[in-house]
Amino acid sequence: MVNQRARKEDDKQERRDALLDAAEALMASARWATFSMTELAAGAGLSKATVFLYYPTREALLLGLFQRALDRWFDELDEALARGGRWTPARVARTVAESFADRPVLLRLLAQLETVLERNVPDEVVRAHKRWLTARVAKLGARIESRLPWLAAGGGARLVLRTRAVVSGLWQMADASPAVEALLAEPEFAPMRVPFGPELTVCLTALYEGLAAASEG
Amino acid sequence: MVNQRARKEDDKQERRDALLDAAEALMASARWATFSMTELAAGAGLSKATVFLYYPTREALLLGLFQRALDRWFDELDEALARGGRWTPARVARTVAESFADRPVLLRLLAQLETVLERNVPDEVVRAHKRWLTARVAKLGARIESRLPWLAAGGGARLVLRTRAVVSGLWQMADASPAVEALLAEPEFAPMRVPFGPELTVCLTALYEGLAAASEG
Amino acid sequence: MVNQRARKEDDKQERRDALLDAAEALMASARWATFSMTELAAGAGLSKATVFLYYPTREALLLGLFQRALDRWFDELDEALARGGRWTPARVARTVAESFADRPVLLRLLAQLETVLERNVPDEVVRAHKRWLTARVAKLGARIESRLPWLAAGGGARLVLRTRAVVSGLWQMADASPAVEALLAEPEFAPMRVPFGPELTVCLTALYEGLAAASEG
Amino acid sequence: MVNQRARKEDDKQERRDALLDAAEALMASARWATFSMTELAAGAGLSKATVFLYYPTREALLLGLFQRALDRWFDELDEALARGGRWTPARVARTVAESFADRPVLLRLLAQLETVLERNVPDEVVRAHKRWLTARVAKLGARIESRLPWLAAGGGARLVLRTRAVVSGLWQMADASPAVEALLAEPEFAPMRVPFGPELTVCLTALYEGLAAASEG
DNA sequence: TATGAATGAGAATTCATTCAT
DNA sequence: GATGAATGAATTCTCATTCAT
Repeated sequence: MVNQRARKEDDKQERRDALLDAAEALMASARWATFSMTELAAGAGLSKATVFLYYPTREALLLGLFQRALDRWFDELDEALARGGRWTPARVARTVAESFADRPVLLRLLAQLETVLERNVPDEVVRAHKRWLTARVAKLGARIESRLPWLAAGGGARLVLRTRAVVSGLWQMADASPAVEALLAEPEFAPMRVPFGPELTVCLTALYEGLAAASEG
Repeated sequence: MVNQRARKEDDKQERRDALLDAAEALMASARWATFSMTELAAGAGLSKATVFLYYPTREALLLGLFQRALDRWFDELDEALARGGRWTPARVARTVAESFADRPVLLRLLAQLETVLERNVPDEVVRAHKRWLTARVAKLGARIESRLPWLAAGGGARLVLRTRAVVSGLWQMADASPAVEALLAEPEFAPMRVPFGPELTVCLTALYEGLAAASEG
Repeated sequence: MVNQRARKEDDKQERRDALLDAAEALMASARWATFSMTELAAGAGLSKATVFLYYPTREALLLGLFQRALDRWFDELDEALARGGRWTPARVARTVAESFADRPVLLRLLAQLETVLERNVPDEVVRAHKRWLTARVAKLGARIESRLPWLAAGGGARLVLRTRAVVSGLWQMADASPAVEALLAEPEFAPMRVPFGPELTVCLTALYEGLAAASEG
Repeated sequence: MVNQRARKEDDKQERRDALLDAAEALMASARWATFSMTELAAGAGLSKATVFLYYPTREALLLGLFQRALDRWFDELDEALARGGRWTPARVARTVAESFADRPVLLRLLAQLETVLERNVPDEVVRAHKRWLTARVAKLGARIESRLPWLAAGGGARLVLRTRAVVSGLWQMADASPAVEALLAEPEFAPMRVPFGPELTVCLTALYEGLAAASEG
C-alpha cells in the first residue's frame, strides 16, 4: 500500500479503509494508549499530510474507526439475533456477550467515546455520527424487542444503551496496563480480577432477567 | 511534648491533602478534561516543582485523589448499609445508587482509572493502592453479603466490582462534552439520552435482582 | 482563418487573467492576509495543480497580479496627467493621491513587494518584471517632468519612486488588523490614527512642493 | 549564555535581553525573512520551550524586539534634537535621517509592524505597546515642535507618523532580496536604485520644508 | 523544603508544490 | 492541458518533569 494514488471514488474508500486498518492495528497493539498521527502515518505507509487529507482531525479519524467497528458489530449481532429458536433473556445476553469477543479495538474506543472521540470534531461530523448511531440503536432495539416481548416500545433501544454501559464498564476494568496485569496475577489480588467474557455474560444475563422480572412484576 | 518527626509527617499529610483539595476542585470544575499540573499548582498556591515533591507523577497524584474520594465513598456507603430494617436487593441497589449522587470527581476518576491512573505510577504505589482497594472491597463485600444473604462467600466483593462496572459505564455515557450535550438536547436524539441517577438505580436494581434470582434458581 | 497557435495563446492568457481575477478578489477581501493557493484555486474554480501550470510559484502569481494592477494604475494616472490646464506641484500631488483611491489590492501588494513578491520567483520573471517596471516608470516620469518643468531629466522617475515610498509607507500604517483598528478607535489613541487619503494628499503635496523649492533655491 | 538560570528579576531581564539580542542578530542576517522560533532558540542557546517562557507567541517576541529597537532610536533622536544651534526643517530632516543609519533591524520590523507584529499578540500586550508608543511619539513630537515652531500643537506627533511612513516606504524599496539586488546592479536598472540614506534625507527635507511652507503660506 | 527556571520530546496541523494519470 | 492525490518540510506551541539554588 505504498505510494499509489487513490484515483476513483472506490480507491478513495479503499485508502480510507486502509487508514482505518492501520489505526485499528495500532489500537489493537500494546501502544494503543499513545496513539498518535505520526505513528499512524508510519504504520499506514503514508505521510502525515496524507492522513489529514482523509480525516480533518485525529479525533475525526478515531470516530471513523469507532463507527466502522461499531457498524460491524451491529451487523454481526443483528445477524446472530435473527437466528431461530426460543429466545430468553439469558440467550439474548449470551448472544450479546459473545458478540464482543475479540473486539478489543471496539471496546477500547467505546471507553474513550465521550472522553476523546467527541471532542475536536467538526459539529456536522458528530451530528452525522450521532444520527447514524441513533438509527442503528433503534434498529437493534427493535430486533431485541422482538426477542424480548416484555420490552415496551423503545425499551429495546434503552436496553442497548444499558448494555453499552455494562460492556464499557467491565472492559475498562479488564483492560489493565501490563504492570497492573502482572500485579493482579498475584494470588493476593485474585478477588480483583475481572475476566471480561464470563463476567459480561453473567452481568448481562442478570441485568436482562432483572429487567424482565421488573416489567412483569 | 510533641514528637518532632510526627509533626513533620502531619505537615506533610496536610500539604498532601491541600494538594488533593486543589485537584478535586479542578476535577469538579468544567475544566476537568484539561487537568494540568500547571493549573493544579496554581490552584494549590504552590509551585509545580513542589507538587512533584509530594507526588512522583501526575498519575500518582490522581491516583491519590481517586483513593481519597473512594475512601470517603466506602465510608458513606458502609454507613448507609449499616442502617436497620429489611434489606432487599432493590433497597441495596437504591442505597448504592444514591451513594454516587454528587460525586462527579469520583465518577470521573473511576472512568479514567485504567486508562490514565494506573500508567506512569511507581510499582509500589500501584501495589499499595491495589492492596488497600482489595481490603476495602472485601470489607464492603462482607457488609453486602450480610445484607443479601443469598450471596456466596466472596460474592459481595464480586458484586462491588460489577457495580463499579455499571456505574462507570453509565457515567461515561452521561458525562458528555458540552457540544454533545447540546446535540443530545435536540428531540431527534432523545432516545440516546442517559439520565445518570435514574438509570443507575434501574440498572443496579435489575442487576442485583437478576443475580439473586440466578442464585436461587 | 484563425491561427491555431495564437488562439491557444489567447486561451492561456484568458486563463491567466481569470486566475488573477480570483487572486484580486481574494486580496480585496478580508481574508487577504491569509492568501493561500488552496483558496485561490477554489475561488478560480480550478485545481491547485492547474494554477501551477500558469504560474511557477505563488510569488510569481502575486507578482503578476501586482504588475497588472500597477499597469492599470499607470494607465489611469497617465491619462489624468494628460489633462489640460495649469499644473502645479499641488495639482500633481492631488492627482496622484486620487489615483490610489479604491485600489486596496495594489496598495497591499505594494507593501509586500520586496518582502514577498520578489522572493522565490524565477530570475527571468523578476527581470522581465523589472524591465517592464523601469520602462513604465520612465514613461510616467517623463509625463511628470512635462508637468513639473523644474524637474531635471530623470527627476520624474525619481519622483515616482519617492511617491511610491510615501504611498506604501502610509498605507501600511493605515491598513491595520481589525484588532488594532478597534484599539485605535479609542480616544486615547486618536493621535496615532492615519487616514490614508487625506494624509497622502498632504504628504505628497508637501513633498512635491518641497522638492520644487529645493530645485529653485 | 548556556544553561544558566535566570533567578532574580535582573537576571530575567538579562535573559529577555539575551533573547532579543539573538533575535536581533537573526533579523540582521540574511536569513531574516525566514525568522523562526526554532532558529531563534538555537541562536540563543536555549530550548524552544524556554523561549516561550519569556514570550507567549512569536509575534509578541518580535513586538518586544521592535519596541526595544524603537526605544533606543527614540532616545538617540531625542538626544540629537536636544543639541543647540539653529534648527531649520532641513537640519531636523538631516538629523532624523541620520538617526536611521545602521538600524536595519528596526527598519525591517517597521515594515512588518502592521502585517506581522500586531497579529497573534494578546490584546493587553498590543494595548501596552500602543500606549507606550503613543507616549513616546507625543514626547518626540513635542521636541520637534520646539524645533520647528511653525508646527501647530499636535503637529509634531503627526510629523513623526509621516516620517515613519517615508522611512518605512523607502526602506522597503531599498531592502531588496539578494537576487533583486544583483539585478539592480546592472546599468539598465540604474534608475530604479534607491540609496536609502541619501534618499531619506532628500525626502524628509522636502517633506518638512513643504509642510513648513504650507503652514506659512 | 520550596521554587522559578529550564527543557526534552513530542503533538497536531498547514501549505506550497509535485506526481501520476 | 487538467487534475486529484500525495507529500516534505516546516511551524508554533504544550506539558510533565527535572535542575540548581
